[in-house]
Amino acid sequence: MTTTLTTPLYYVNDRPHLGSTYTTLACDAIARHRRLRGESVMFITGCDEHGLKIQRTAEAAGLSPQAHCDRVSQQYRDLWQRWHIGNDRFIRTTDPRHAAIVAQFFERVRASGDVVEGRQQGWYCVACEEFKDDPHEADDPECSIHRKPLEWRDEVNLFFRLSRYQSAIEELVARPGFIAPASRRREVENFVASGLRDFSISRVDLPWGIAVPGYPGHTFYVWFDALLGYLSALLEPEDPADLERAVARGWPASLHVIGKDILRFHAVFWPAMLLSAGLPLPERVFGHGFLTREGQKMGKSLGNVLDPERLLDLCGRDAVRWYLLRDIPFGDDGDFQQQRFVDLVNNDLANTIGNLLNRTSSMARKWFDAAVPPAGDAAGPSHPLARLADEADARYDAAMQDSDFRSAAEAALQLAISANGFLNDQAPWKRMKLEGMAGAVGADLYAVLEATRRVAVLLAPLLPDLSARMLEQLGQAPLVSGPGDDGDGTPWQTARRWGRLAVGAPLPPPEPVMQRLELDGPL
RNA sequence: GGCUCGGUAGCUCAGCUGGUUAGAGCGUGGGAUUCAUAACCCCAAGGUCGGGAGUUCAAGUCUCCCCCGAGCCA
Repeated sequence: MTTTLTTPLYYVNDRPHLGSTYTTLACDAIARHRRLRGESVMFITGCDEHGLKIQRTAEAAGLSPQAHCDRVSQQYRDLWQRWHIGNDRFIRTTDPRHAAIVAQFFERVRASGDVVEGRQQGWYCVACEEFKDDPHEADDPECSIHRKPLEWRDEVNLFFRLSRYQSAIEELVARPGFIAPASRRREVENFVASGLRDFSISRVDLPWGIAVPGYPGHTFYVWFDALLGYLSALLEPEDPADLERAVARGWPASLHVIGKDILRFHAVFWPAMLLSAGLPLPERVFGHGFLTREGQKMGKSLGNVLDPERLLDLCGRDAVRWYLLRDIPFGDDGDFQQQRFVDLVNNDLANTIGNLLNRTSSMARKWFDAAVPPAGDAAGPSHPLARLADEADARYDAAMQDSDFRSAAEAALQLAISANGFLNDQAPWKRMKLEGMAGAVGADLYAVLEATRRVAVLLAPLLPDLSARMLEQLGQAPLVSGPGDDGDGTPWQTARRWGRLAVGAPLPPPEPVMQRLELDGPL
């Protein structure tokens, strides 16, 4: 049984920005978490490459649409690689197999009687790739989002009979958990309640799109073909372009992670299309919020865009992931504040977690032959830190269940804070000077090393790099995803038991696992 | 204009079905300490809980009105 989760297929209108990076990082954390829990995960991302907007952008750049798409989609691919995103698929809607899947899907929808010809008249925003509701008689209306003039269209298109799915969609939207976070459900409910109208799924005179079989001159509306990328993506490299096959590879998706702006497409239009084609529906659509920067919308006109590439170069994967996942409630809008970013990364990661490992490891090495000290009672489950670690686990699991990265991160962090406190209370550096206390000190250090290891284990989905460095520093083998071989939980789950550190195992010389951020100027 | 969310310490926010002196993190100030990445640990700082009215023995916590901000739909 495969767990399929997806990011949006990013529109290749421009180079990747921080918003798509955020979505993708969040999805990556979910994917990693599920893999560590032993699930077989199919993590899909990719690019949406059709449409008038792309065609025009390419023209403006003096490129063919295909060349433009090749270039931008490659930028996405490269960026995800640099961020160590563990996606299983990268689908492009210009993939030839995708066109075949779209054709097959369309045929099903048509066979259901859900495709009708109709006259589409109205004002169209190319940037949105959407018809607007401005009145016919409007003079030079412009898109309220893009502040660009709308274009008048009057053409005969194919329509999808969305209206037939009114009650089915109402029911779906009302289903608890289908739309997450719940705070966004009302918005969709209102939209559905206002009455679903058929929408056009084809365009005429738009060469840059997938041809509609049997309707010469028509190409598919981008949103119709783009969402189907989630299905095409399921095909294995050697698979034929067959819809049945794709479905068998991992449909339905268990989770679509998207930005809140495209919630409607995923929670209303898409399920209706799937129903029409006789395919099962995704379990959940999670619409996360948007990022602002120092309180302002990021945009070219303001010149305040945070470039993910630059962020990565200057700050590294762990820092950015931590800030985005730990500080912004997933689902809410978030504000990127540089000072806070630096404060949190330095406090949480370098000072609290990194330094905890550093100080403990160096004491153990100094007084216990560069190895894990004898545990004494500390390897038992009733040690205070063992209990705290279990509590952290419980809170962590509950949070991750809900894609609440912030609470999950806090649970891990809290364990590190407790361990630091414990260390200060016990003051091994003092006790070590007393006669006959080596045993007790060893046990204390063992417990703190264990707690630190548990922190690293919990961080694995959120901060895979830092987690790995911590484990290495603790002389532990890297965590492996997937099921265990002893029928006793996955390696990750096993690692979450207290007392796994082997007494006497050598500890490598400590090196800071997390550097403090010192930024000279604005990012 | 309709609907939906917010407006709580300098900043970011917790505060469930109303009930002891309104909490956390960051920042700030002070203390303690030396194992450690000038890190860790402890303590403090008084915010009319947007404004007003009301319900109640009792209201950030419920009702109404107003102001401000965001979003969705017109």
